[in-house]
Amino acid sequence: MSDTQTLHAAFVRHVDAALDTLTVAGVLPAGLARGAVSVEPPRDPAHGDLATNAAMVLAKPAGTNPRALAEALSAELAKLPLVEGVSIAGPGFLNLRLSRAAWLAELAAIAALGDDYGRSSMGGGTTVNVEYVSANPTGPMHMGHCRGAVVGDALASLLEFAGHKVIREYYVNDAGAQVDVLARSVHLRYREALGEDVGEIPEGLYPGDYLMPLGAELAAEFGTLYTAAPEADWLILFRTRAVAAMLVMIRADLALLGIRHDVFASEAELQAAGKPAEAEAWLRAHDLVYDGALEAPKGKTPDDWEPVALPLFRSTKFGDDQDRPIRKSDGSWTYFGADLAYHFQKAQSADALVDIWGADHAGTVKRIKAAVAALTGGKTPFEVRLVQMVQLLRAGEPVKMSKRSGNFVTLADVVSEVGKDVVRFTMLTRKPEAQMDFDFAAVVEASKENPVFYVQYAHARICSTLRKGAAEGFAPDAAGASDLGAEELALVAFAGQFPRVVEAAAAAREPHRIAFFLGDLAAAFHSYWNLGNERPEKRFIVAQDARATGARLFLGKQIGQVLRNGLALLGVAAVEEM
RNA sequence: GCGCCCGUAGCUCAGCAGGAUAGAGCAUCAGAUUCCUAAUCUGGGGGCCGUGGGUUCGAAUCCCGCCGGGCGCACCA
Repeated sequence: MSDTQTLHAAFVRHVDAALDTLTVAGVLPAGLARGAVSVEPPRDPAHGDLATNAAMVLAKPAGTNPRALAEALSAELAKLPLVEGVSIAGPGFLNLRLSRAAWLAELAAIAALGDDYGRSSMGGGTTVNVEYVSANPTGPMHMGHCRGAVVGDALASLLEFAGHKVIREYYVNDAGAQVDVLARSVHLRYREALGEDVGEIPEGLYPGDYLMPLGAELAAEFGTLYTAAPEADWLILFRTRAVAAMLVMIRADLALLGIRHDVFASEAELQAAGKPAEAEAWLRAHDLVYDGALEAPKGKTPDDWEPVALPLFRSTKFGDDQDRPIRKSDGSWTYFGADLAYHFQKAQSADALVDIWGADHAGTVKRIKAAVAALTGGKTPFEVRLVQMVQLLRAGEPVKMSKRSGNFVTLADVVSEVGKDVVRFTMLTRKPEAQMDFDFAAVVEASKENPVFYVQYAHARICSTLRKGAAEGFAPDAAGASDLGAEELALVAFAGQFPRVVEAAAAAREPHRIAFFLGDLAAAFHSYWNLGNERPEKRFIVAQDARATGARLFLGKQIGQVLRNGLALLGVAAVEEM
């Protein structure tokens, strides 16, 4: 990265420096927290190009009134070279009007930074482990997994762009009862492949056809060796092979969405390495695990409930409703018992942890946060981002999905139907904590209307214009940029918000903000483009004016660059032709 | 019963760590293509921001109650 500075970064520093000056001058007391100070464009462009609320948020803690502080601050900011005017508005907003040079500098910054335009050092190079998907390795990915997968992947890219090192991780739950069920289901398919009539798949096993190829493979490899053998002889073998096969499938499904993980962490390996036992010993030594009786479940108490002594983690000390067992009465680890050790392990190689979970696991957030806080001494920030359920509809009718019944819409089906970009963009155009409906039929039918194409079209249009320009002998050229008019500079100003949006989205862990920004930027571009309909002198290519044409193409190229950078964060293709 | 999430235009949703007159797409109505891709643009109509209180210079945004919807409340994963 060069040391080219964006307008956003520059003005954040300028306001900060002006506040320093006022502090030295005694207008402001020392040590004032500035976290609430914002520097951003006002909603109404008539108010100016940039606004800061500094005077309003600092007046109270400084023991002065907003207007007086605004006066003092405005005198400082008025000295800046790119500032043409400062006005105080409303209760104490400071509105800055910037010179043309400011926007021309931003345009040059986009060109200079290229793919790095918008990249931020906000993260300070700290490592964030983002765990997402982590679907049980018992079958192909279905649409229920899709949203978390896309949101997690986009968030990981966003955090990377915002200056973090990112580890993309998938936790493979290959140690629970569900993988034994998987092994038994495969065993049945294995016998079937050897000619046995297995009839209906019994209740409680996975019925999906997707296990048949593995059954056939095992049949070819082992013949009848395990057909009548006791389960103990083949369970581990079949389980290992089945999990491996499912992971191959899952990776292929994720690849369809352009998703890849750096680490696939195995729960079974974690247990084999004794990590949960280590964690238990440590927790016991710190009186955070004790042997106690588990309370009856709240709400519905089962008839056969009887209290048993289990090793319990004191999650109530951290705000949970009850203490949680880390091992079952047979001594094996509960999901939670292994999971806390897993999170402790992740914390060894990262400065912060982010988990993307489905909302159906919301009830377990408190205990795992409690465990991480305890095991890391509160030193490793850990957040769980819940992604709400996607209600799958087909022509308005809810589709009941259950992997157990084999009735589910696979991710692969949807991707092949509407395409990766539509799926990703759709999942990223609402905030993750809001429920969403995904009507399969409607999305297929309306895929041509999908907003993703609006953004992609803007990019393609720019590429097409550059191609056309090249064909007529015009190349993007910054030389004439200083002649660009108000409309062009307004477009630059809009695109110039990208760095600020990236930082805000990363800080809030909300990749959907990038999607909305791109929609708005594309709209600004399309709108500008259409100026050329009525005003031919506003077209990108004006044959008789090489200087203006070069400048416009330069402008277009940079807008395209910003669109491309944003789409890259979302994992959506920036197509050059449509 | 308890916990978490959501409630903004007819529909689907934004609203940027409280900020200036609440926005977009779809739908609807009226317009714009001898012109670089109309997969586009311009304009109109459409809102007690679920509801009642509170906090303050200022609330769709923060806090509390209520109503409505979703998810969860295991030694499951």
